[in-house]
Amino acid sequence: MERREQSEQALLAAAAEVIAERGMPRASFAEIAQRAGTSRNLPAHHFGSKDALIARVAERIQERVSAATISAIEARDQDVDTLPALEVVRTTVDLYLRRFEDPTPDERALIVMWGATFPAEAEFEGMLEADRRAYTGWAEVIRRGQDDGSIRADADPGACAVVLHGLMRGVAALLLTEADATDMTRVRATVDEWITSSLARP
Amino acid sequence: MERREQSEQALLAAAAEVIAERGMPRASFAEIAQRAGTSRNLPAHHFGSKDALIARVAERIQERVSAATISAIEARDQDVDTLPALEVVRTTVDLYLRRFEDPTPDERALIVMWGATFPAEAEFEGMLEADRRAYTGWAEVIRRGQDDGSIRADADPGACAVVLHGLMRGVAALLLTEADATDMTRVRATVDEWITSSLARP
Amino acid sequence: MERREQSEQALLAAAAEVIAERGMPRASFAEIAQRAGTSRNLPAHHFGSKDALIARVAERIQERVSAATISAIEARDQDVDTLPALEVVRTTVDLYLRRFEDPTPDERALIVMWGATFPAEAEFEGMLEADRRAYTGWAEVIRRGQDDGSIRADADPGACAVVLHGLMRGVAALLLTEADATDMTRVRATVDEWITSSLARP
Amino acid sequence: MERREQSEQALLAAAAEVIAERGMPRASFAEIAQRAGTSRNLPAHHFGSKDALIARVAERIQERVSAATISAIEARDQDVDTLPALEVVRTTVDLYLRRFEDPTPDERALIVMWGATFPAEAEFEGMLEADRRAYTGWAEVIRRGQDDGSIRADADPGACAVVLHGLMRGVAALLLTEADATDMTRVRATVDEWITSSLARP
DNA sequence: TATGAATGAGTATTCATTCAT
DNA sequence: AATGAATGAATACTCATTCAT
Repeated sequence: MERREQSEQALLAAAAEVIAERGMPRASFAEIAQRAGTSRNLPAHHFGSKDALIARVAERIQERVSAATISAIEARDQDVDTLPALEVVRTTVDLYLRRFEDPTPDERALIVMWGATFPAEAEFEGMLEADRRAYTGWAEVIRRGQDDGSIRADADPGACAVVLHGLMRGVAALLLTEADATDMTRVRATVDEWITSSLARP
Repeated sequence: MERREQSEQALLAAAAEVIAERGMPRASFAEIAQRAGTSRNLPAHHFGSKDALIARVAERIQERVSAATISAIEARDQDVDTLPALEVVRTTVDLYLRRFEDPTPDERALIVMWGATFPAEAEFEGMLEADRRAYTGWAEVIRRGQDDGSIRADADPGACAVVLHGLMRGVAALLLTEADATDMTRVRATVDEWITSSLARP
Repeated sequence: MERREQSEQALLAAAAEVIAERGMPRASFAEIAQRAGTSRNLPAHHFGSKDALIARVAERIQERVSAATISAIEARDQDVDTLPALEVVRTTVDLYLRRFEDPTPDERALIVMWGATFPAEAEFEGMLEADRRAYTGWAEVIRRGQDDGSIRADADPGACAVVLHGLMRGVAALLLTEADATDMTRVRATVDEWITSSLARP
Repeated sequence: MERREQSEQALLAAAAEVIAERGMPRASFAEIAQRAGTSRNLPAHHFGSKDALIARVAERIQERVSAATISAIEARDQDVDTLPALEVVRTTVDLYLRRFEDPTPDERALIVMWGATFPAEAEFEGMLEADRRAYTGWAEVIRRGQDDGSIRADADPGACAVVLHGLMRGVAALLLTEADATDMTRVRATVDEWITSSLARP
């Protein structure tokens, strides 16, 4: 039991690494196994199929990234629940982008997997569901902000959630691909200004 | 000569289609050739290698999409040069997003190819250069807006350009993958509000 | 001991099922174990190797099928020994074919395993021995029939045994593969006529 | 064009050999290619899939075997059409069984492929169709024999066709697997007697 | 006795590329 | 300029078997 869990963690970590480097379709079982230090087809044996592995990786990465975000928020401000919702948005986005200044394989893999959902045929339900959860989560936060007075009342929560999510993902992707060419601090500051000026109650 | 040109156009169009559907790594010569109605290895013969084909497709798509945007702008407003820069930004973004309500293969392929640049190893210079051109272009427009007074003076043109580009790409990608679940009109309106409130001189 | 026996029976029954469905080379331990409701590699552990399992299955199936035939004969006619040999032949063949109107997994597996002996390399001694026992058995019955006067004297017992066995197996196989397309009752009647007209003393 | 045809013939011949030896599921592309003297995956490239190869092999073997039978008949008797139908049956069956005294790979493969249709899941339409054609062919011949007076009028053509086909296949299979143990000449003679006594007009 | 974990060999299939025409 | 044929590499997946408990 212990042994299996250990293998699984090693495989998932290796898979995230390889996906971050090579992209999903070129991430092979052989490479993942080699990097995890196991036999060549433990991945296939363990997960049954590539789809299953991918789904598991996506799940794990989302858990880890959101857990890390939550704990980072809590490390900053004592109580998330009493914080005005606008501050929650600003802090979360800032922490999110901050990760991409020096991303772990998990974080890079998250964006890479997002990019893999763009082709029309890509049926990659795990990832798309996570996106949807993110929207609805944001929409709810924005509504709460309208209640607590920190967010303007005339904002459309659903549409704002999509725009916010797209902004985060899009900017994060650019930070990855153009790491050298961008001044990350100023980008983060600009994103913060945009969010504030767009959402804050005037 | 004529015939060669004709083949090339057919192959490039077919390639964009296949890339939009399957993603770059799974777009095969055989499929492209079949869809272009040519012999199975005309693509290889014509372009020499898959990398060369992809570079050529990226080039063509960028040309076509930006040409379409320009002509759409001109169809709306007579003179781009006299328009306040903020209006140029707003109009361009609006037209851009509008395309993704019912995207052509070219437009979808553009996003798909962008997504393929996320993996660390992806050497896909053509695409990244296009991104850089887009930044510098936006930065320049913003500076012009600061000159003509339509854009607030304290905005950081470089950082704003990155955020703007990321926002466009990110939202466009979401529109593609979540076509059913989003109200595109309201998303576009929200984007417009965000840009205005963030960039307009107060 | 008891438990082992119980496992063995379950595994053998499951193996016959899987072999009947998939054929021998595609019948996997994993599938057999799953269908027997045991752990995935109990089959390997219990029988040692696939060859051993198959030999054991073949043995069991032959036992069961011939036992079922004998008991069916006895259920019909009180005393096999006093029956004219020709009647024994006719009745046995009729009962045999009757099974394949709605065959149990065992019965189907018997034919499937017979089919697996056709390739030249197939070393499947258990099955071939059973065939030989069947010949010699039939030859003996025919000789007895020549003694008791029910079977024509000029028949060649050895050759007739081969033909009879081939006829039974071949027709049974066709009944399996073409279950929908054949009128089983009329086929059985025809077989009976053939046997009678070929073997009965004129 | 010529080259392709040449490869195809070599591959099909090799495939028949390997199937005859190893059986269909264990006949691998690699082995076939090696025996045909081509690169390891010409078979896959040429036929597209194993199913396609198998179908093609089955088709070719049936053509060849039936063509050989027809030409052998014609070599014996001048005119097939004027021959009494019973004689056609007897001669065909005799020639058919005669092949299995020293079968070519094609002939052995035919039986092996028949055996591969026994498992319930085996969908091997090419083979089953050929069987059906064989029935209907035999049924027709038998009807013609009833017309020309050589075959008894009370025989059921459809059922007789099934029995005849099963007898041929079953006995041929036994001749293959028990080549050493059977006196082929006497078996053929016995089959001829059975057919005559069962079908001939009394 | 039985189970879960892991391995290595084998297999079909896909695909870019090269060769020959 | 273009096509058909052939190759070699890579890849996911299956499976019997072995190891450890």
